[in-house]
Amino acid sequence: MISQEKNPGNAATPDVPVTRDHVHPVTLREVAEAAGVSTATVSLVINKKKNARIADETRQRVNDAIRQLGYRPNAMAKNLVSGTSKFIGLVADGVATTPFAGQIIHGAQDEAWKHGYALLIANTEGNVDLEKDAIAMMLEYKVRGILYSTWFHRATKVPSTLRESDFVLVNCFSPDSPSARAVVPDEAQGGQSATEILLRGGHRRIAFINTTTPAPAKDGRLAGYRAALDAAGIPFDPSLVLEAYPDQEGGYGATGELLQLDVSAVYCYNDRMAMGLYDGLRENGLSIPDDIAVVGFDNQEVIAAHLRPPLSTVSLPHYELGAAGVRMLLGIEAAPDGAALKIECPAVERSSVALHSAA
Amino acid sequence: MISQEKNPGNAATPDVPVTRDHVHPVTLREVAEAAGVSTATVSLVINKKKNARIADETRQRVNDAIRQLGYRPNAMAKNLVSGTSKFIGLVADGVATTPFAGQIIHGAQDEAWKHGYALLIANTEGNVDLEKDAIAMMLEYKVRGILYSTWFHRATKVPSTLRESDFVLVNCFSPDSPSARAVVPDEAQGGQSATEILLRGGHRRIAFINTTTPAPAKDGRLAGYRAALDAAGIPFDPSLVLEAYPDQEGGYGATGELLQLDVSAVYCYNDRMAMGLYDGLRENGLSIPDDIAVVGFDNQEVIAAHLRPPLSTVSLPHYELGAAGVRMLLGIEAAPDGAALKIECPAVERSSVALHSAA
DNA sequence: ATCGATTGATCAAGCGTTTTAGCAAAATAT
DNA sequence: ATATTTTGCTAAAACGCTTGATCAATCGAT
Repeated sequence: MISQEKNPGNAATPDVPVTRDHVHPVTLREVAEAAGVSTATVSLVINKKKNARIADETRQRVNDAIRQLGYRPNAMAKNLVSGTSKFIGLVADGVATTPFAGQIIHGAQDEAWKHGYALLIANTEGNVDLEKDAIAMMLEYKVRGILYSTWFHRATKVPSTLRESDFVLVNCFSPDSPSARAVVPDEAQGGQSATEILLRGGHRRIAFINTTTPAPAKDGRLAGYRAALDAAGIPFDPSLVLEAYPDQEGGYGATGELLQLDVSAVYCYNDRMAMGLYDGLRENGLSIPDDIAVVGFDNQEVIAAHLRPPLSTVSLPHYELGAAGVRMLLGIEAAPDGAALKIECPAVERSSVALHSAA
Repeated sequence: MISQEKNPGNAATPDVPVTRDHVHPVTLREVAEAAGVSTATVSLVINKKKNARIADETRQRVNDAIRQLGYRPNAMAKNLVSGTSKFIGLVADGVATTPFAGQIIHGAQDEAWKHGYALLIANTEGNVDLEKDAIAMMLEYKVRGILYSTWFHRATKVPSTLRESDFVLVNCFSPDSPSARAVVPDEAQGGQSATEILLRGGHRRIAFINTTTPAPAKDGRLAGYRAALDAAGIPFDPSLVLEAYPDQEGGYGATGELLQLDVSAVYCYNDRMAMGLYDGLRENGLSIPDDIAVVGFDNQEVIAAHLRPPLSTVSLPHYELGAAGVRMLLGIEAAPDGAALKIECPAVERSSVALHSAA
């Protein structure tokens, strides 16, 4: 292989700054000595202080020394003197439990990064002791603030230690402390969007399979469904809303009842239910979207995008939730009304809905 | 509600340590003053130094002051003096891209935590500049070491800055620098376990739908398949291994070719392919597991556990990968042979395989 | 030549801890 | 009573960096 020829010369003395493993890290003072200046000077050129007067020649010499020695500033020392760290904490109750959490992390990461902050994360999997320790740790690192996030949209109790820091609730809210800042998905708008996909497909008689589990999503998504019907001038028919456990089995199990309803379209509480429903419908010889149109909710990629046919659904904006959380924390963005900030759930249309012209 | 009665007394003066928002954090010195001792003393009682001689009465006084003031040690200052931080960095190329990454984070988190370390994570989504910045950031925080992880098992180039720190590759390996420590899933063992599920089900003529994409997994899973057949005394028949793109569509598309093979069982390169294959098989009126048994690979929960019937598969040990990575980094665990440490892919049996007695 | 500005760089204090050496008082031994 | 040990605590240096105050040298203008 050619690549074996790649690194000619003496492997023991690379030309990269040496920084051998595990020697004491290079410090400011060493750079200063190497450049023949004071540490103050080095500090000034590193931070490119605008009103510092440094000769170009000196600046050059310092930069050379830095490169030569492979100097890396010690962020800890920096933070110590500045009094304020560049950390944002993120405590999550379920990074592992759900494919979604990653997106919250990702969004928070990107946004934090953008403002020069690093993310300190802790996954508690719902363990209260762990959570306390995690928050304590963050507090000790003097984080700028903490994002407290849950893996599904729900009410939560704000742990008391959390109040020792700035914080914002992400994907959750606290009925007990209405003053706590929070950012949540706009379930109602999402439900409305989901229903509108069907409405745009010409459907008038639309079932909604809601969840049996109480949650803000349950109420919100139903409210959205009703709002959409309302806006379309279709009277709400309670008999068209069923309930099932929000997973594949639930969706599958609801098939029978659904078929009694004589609807041309159905909006499922989530994608997993829709996935189960696909199976049920297929077993009954029904084809999607021609015999019946289906939309889901959550946009759980592995499912929605790859079902046959691909499922139209509504996206839970986890990335945005994380990003907006950071912005709120930093005071860049705020909820207009002092309540929770609601993030849009955008519709993503695929092919599980087709035009329904016949009555 | 009863809970409204919960917090009696004057809400403006809670009895919790006050630590009002955004005042200057309480420092050691303040505690010392409050307790009427020196900072040295406070430090000694906080860290419970074994050979420090402190009167019980004093100790008490200090602890009271700490509680009273709501003191939190400043981890930054601590690290500064100790010279070594309690951070472990985790750079991932795809927290968002995959539901798996969360597990690596989770495993690393738990293990790091166990040893008193906090996780500093950075998600690069494959962006090289971001990656360099992320590593630089970690270096500046003087992390104990860095876990460099990829979202699917593959060869990777070790970024040069990574060498400035201790590091271990997680879910990847570097052909260029064989000395780099690495921890990867044991694909061959996994492939063998997958095949053995089928073998145990009495199947002798087993197809393997491999991926078309080159990867360690492609070779490893095939090798495992062959090893299992070998061990069972079944000659390897190359015509029984097909190839398809490793997603639902690929699996669905492979149905036709598969049906020519006259096999009683099929082992798919991954769960997504199996999911597609389910659709294909069903369209052909075949039932799983009676007409044909199926196993997948990856144990992608949302899919495997909820397909109908639930899919037998083999688990990609992401949690363990993260945890083992941390252990390797800390020198607690090492690969026996100096090569990459291989983590077992455990079989998880569900109901997509049934006993096959007929020939 | 003389004086005030300007330029280039340094001094030193301070950020919040830990830790070693040391000191005074109390306890024990002689 | 004196010498020795033990006990309880503190002073102060150090960790790596930033920053306002200073200072010496050079420059421009009179």
